[in-house]
Amino acid sequence: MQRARSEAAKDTRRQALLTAALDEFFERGFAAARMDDIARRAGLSKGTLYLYFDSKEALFASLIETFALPNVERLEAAAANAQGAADAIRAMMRLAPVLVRESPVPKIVKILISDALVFPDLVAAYRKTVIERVLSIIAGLLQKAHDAGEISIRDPHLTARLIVAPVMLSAVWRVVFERDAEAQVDLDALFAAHEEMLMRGLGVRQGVAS
Amino acid sequence: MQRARSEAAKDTRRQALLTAALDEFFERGFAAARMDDIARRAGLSKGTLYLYFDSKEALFASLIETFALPNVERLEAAAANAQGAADAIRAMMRLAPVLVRESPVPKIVKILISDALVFPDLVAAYRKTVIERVLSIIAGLLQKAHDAGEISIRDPHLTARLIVAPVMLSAVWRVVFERDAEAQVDLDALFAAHEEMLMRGLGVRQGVAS
DNA sequence: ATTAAATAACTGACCAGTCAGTTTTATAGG
DNA sequence: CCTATAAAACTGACTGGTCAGTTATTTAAT
Repeated sequence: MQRARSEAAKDTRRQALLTAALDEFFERGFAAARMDDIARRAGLSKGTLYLYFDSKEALFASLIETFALPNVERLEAAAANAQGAADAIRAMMRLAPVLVRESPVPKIVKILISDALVFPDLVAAYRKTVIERVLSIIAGLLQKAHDAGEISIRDPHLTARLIVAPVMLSAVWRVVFERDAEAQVDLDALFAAHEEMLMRGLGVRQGVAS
Repeated sequence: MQRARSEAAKDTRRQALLTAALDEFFERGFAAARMDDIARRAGLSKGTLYLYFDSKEALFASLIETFALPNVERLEAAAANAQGAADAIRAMMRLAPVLVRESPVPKIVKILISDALVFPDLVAAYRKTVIERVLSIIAGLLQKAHDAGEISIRDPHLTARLIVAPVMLSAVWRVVFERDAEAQVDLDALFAAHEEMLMRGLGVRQGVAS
């Protein structure tokens, strides 16, 4: 293996190790994942892995932190670029299938569910910095749309949960039944149905061009 | 420990071991759960545990099978006792908070998600015998209600998923954030909001006494 | 006294973390 | 340009502890 001398090269290594760890922790769970396998997957030896991370737990914690925030920011950006609250919600929903299919979010969610009771603090931190943040953005938009008379709802926070639920379930479904050919779902159709039900359920008043 | 001589007494022991296994697998995951801890939790020794189950894997498989079906049957009964398809759906939804709060379903779901990739066959079997069955019941009811003009939907199978999503998400949420005081959600309020959104989203035509 | 349940001590495999040694790269001096 | 030396990256064999599964023995029930 060629050596990583510069800081930039070391960052690349770190990333490679984190990506390898993502897949190993995802496939085996924290307890069953082997440090040796993670290192090998990144094309390095176990000893080297320990040059970059102090322990299995430290690697795990880094993993969660690294992959947590970027995706929230994508959602925030999508919401910010829309005009009108109801439209912002629709814009976020358009991002849902991409997130489920192409981002590491489903894997991270699966890992967090799996090891939630072993690392409660880590999971609590994730809830606060990622989940609650997303829910708050949606709830804020709902409140705004409600106040503007665009929609009609009772509780924006509960409604936000209802909106997010099918997205999260799809994310989990996807990774849990990845290799089960019979279990595949047409995500686009599902989210289209969700959007339609939602717009009716929210009582959207303004006409909307899709 | 007193001995279990009769078949009935042995069944009791089996049950105790399965319940202990449910909690240990739930808290630690398959890999980290210790056979010794499971036995002790049931008030027995590890050796005795091996009199009742051939291996850790066999215990795990028994666990999933034992706790899977009874809850589907409860749902089926609830649906059967209602008159009218839309009403049957509402009856099933009333059962949701009970299932989330008081049944072992959330724990089983958490376990299955955690070890889905280690035991793909087991999870596939669960999907077929439990999940798809529940989804089919709901989809069938939706189709019937649609044909009767009670509601108006596009695809009953996708709609069934949308109905179930908040229930499943609540189940997972509950067990993942069990010890996180800030994370508690008012399940009754959430499901009430879900039902309301749903009835509007489905375009329920008939007046309904709650 | 006999039988079967229960146990606890045991074994062997496995793996996180360590560390002594190896290899690569940078660079300073010729 | 070509070494020699130092510095740092990297490696894999080793250790200590853990745990699934086994077995010899004890104990309860009939």
